[in-house]
Amino acid sequence: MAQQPLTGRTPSVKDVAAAAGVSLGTVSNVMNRPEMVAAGTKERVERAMSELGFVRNESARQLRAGTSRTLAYVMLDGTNPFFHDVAAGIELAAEDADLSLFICNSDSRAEREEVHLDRLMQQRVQGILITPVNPDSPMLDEVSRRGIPVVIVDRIRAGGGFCSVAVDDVFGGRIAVEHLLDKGHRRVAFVGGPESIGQVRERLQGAREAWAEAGMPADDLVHLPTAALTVSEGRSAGERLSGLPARRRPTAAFCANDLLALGLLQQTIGSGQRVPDDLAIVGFDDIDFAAAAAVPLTSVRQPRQELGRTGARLLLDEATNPDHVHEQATFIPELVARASTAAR
Amino acid sequence: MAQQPLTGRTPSVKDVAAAAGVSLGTVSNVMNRPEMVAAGTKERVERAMSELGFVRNESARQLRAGTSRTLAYVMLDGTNPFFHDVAAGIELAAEDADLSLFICNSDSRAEREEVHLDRLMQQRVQGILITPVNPDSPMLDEVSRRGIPVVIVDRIRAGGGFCSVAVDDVFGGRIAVEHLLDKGHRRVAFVGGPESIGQVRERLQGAREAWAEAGMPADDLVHLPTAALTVSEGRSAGERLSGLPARRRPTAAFCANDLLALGLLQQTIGSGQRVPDDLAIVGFDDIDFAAAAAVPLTSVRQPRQELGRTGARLLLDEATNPDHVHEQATFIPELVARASTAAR
DNA sequence: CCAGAGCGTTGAAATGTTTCAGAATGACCG
DNA sequence: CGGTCATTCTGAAACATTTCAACGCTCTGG
Repeated sequence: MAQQPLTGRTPSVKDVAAAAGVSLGTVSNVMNRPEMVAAGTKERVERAMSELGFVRNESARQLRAGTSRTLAYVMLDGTNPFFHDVAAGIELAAEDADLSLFICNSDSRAEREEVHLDRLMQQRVQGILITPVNPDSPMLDEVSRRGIPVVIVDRIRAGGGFCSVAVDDVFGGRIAVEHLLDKGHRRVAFVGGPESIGQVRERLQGAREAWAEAGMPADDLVHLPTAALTVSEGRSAGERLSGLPARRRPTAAFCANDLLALGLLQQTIGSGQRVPDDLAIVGFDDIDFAAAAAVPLTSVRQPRQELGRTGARLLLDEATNPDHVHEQATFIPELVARASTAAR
Repeated sequence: MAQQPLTGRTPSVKDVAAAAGVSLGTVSNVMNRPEMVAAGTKERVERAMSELGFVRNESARQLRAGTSRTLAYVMLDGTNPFFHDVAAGIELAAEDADLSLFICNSDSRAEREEVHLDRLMQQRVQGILITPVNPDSPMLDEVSRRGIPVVIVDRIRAGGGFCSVAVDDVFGGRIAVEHLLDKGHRRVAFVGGPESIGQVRERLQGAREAWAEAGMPADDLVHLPTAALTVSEGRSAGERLSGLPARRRPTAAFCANDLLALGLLQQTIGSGQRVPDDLAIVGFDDIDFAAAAAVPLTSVRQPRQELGRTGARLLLDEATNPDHVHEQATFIPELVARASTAAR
C-alpha cells in the first residue's frame, strides 16, 4: 500500500499492466477469471495493484457491461421506520447477490418520485423496488418498458403487469378487530385515513367484515378519519375521541398504522386516561417503537424485512431469469398482543 | 413518448443524432450548453430525444468526467432515527447541488464500513460523509489520500486532517444535569455506555462538571453503564435502577441517547412507577419519537438535519474549492423540556 | 469584393473497463 | 519431426458520453 499522498491521477488497468509487465487484458483476467492466469503472473499483477493503490473504476465497468451493479428502493416515507426495515431486508438480499442498494425517499410526493425514477434510469440500475405514491402511475410502466425490472412493495397494482410483495391487509384488519372482540370490546374506533390509501381501505374493510360476522351493529365500529398516517394525526384523533360523550365513546381503537397508534397512546395517557383500562389500542406494522412504547403496543405484525427480502428476490429473478413470470407475493400478518390490549 | 414496448437496446446520443440529422456533438451540446445551439436545431434534437425515449447514460458521463454525481453517507446505526434525520439533511444539500445521495449503513461494524468505503471508492463518489465506527481508523486516511473528500459526522477526529460536524457533547451533558438540578434533583443517574464511544464519555464528563460546579457530592451522580445505546439496554438499566435500595435510588436519570431513555421510560412505567414523579428522565438527540412518547421526553436537542446539511456543505467546499481548509463545525445543543422532567 | 468576426456545427480523441479471437509457447503423440 | 492440444497471454474493439480544435457559413464594414 503506497504511503505517499498519491501523486497524479488514480492508476488504471493500463498502469497496472505496465508496472507488472503484462498486457491489460491479463490484468482484467486477474480480477475477473483468476483461474485462467498462471500463478506467478497473478501474483505479480496483484503486487503491482496494491503498490499502485489501484481501485477499479466502476463507471467504466458499467459502461462496458451496459448495466450497473446496483438495486434501488424508492421508499414512501422516510420518517416511518417501517420503510427502513423493508430497506434493510432488501439490502440483505442485495448483499447476497453482491449488489449495492440505492435508497431514495419520495416523501409521498409524486414529483420527487419521478425525479428519483429518472435518475435511476440514467444510472441504469439493475432493478427498482418501489412503494409508489400511486400504484397506478404510468411512470412505472414507462420504467418497465425500458427493460428495467420493477417490483412494487407493500402496495398492489391491479392488472398484474408487475411483481409485488405485500401483506393481506384485509386479513390484518380482521385479526385486529377479532382480538378486540375477544377482549370484550363492543364499541371500537377505526383510526385512519385518507381512504385514498389502499392500505387504509383494506384494513378498514377487514375490520368491518370481522365486526359484521360477529353480529355487531355496524354503527358501533366508528371510523375516525385522519389526514395522514402520522403521530400527530394520531394525537388529534385522540382529542376527538376524548371529546365524545361517554356513552358513545369506544373502549378500544384500531389504528391503521403504528405511528397513529403511538400518537393516540400519547394523547390518551397525557389526558389522564389509562391504557388499556380506559382505552385499548391496536396498531399496525409492529415497528420496533411499538414494542418500546411506555405501554407496549399490540400490533398487527408485517414481516418487514421479509417483505424487502422477497421483493429483492423477485426483482433479481426478473432481472436474470428469461422465463420469469410476474408474481404477487402475499404475506399473512400476525397479531402480536401486548399490554395495550391486556385484559381489563 | 414512444408507446411500443421499446424494441432493441436503449438509444444513445448517436441514434438521436442520426434521427435529428445532426452530429452527436450537437446532441451533447443540446444537453450541456443549450445556449450555444440554434433554436431550430435544438427543437429538432429534443423531438428526436423524446421520440426515441432517450435516457442519458450516467456511467458514460461519469467515465468521461472522472467522477460521479453522487455523495455518500455511511451511517453508524440504521435502527436509530437520529442518523436518518442527519441523512435527510445531507440529502437536502445534495439536492441543491443536483447530486444524488448514496446511503450506507455500517451497523457499527468495522468490516461492513470497510466494504462500503471500498465500493464507494470504486464508484468514484464525489465525497463521503461518515459517522465512523472508529474515528481514528486509518481507512479514512486511505480514502482521503485518494483525493476523495471525507467529512466526519457527529464524531471528532483528533489532528484536524478532516472536516467534521458535531455538537458540543460536553455542553450537552452540562445542560441536561443543570436542568435536573434546577428541578430539585439531588441524586441523579447517568445511563450510558460503553465508554469507548467518545459521545458517551463527553456527555458524562459534562454531566460531572455541572454536578461538581453545583457543589454536589460526586457519589450522588451515579453512572449506570450500558453495553450499547439501545432501547433494550435502557430497559435493563431501568431494572438495575429499580433494584437499588430506596435511599440510594436516584430521582432522575440522564440517558446518553433517546433510545436508552425510551427503554428506561418503558421499564419505569411498566413497573408501576410514575414519570416524572418517581423518576425524571432526560434523553439526548431529541429524535421525533422522544416527543411522541407516552410521557413526552425532555431531551438535549441536536440540530439533526442541520448537522447533515452543514456536513454536506463542507464536503462540497472541499470537493470544489481549491483553497479549502478543513473546518470543525460545532453546534451548541439545546435543552427541550417536556413532561418527563416536569416539576414534581 | 474582400478581410475578419461571430455563430453553429462537426468529428475525432479520450475516458477505463471487459471480451474475444487469435497468437505464442510448450507438451505430447504418432 | 510434423501435428494436435492445452495453456497463457495479447491487443484491438466496443461501450456512451463530453470536450475541443477546426471548419464553413453568413454578415459587416471598408
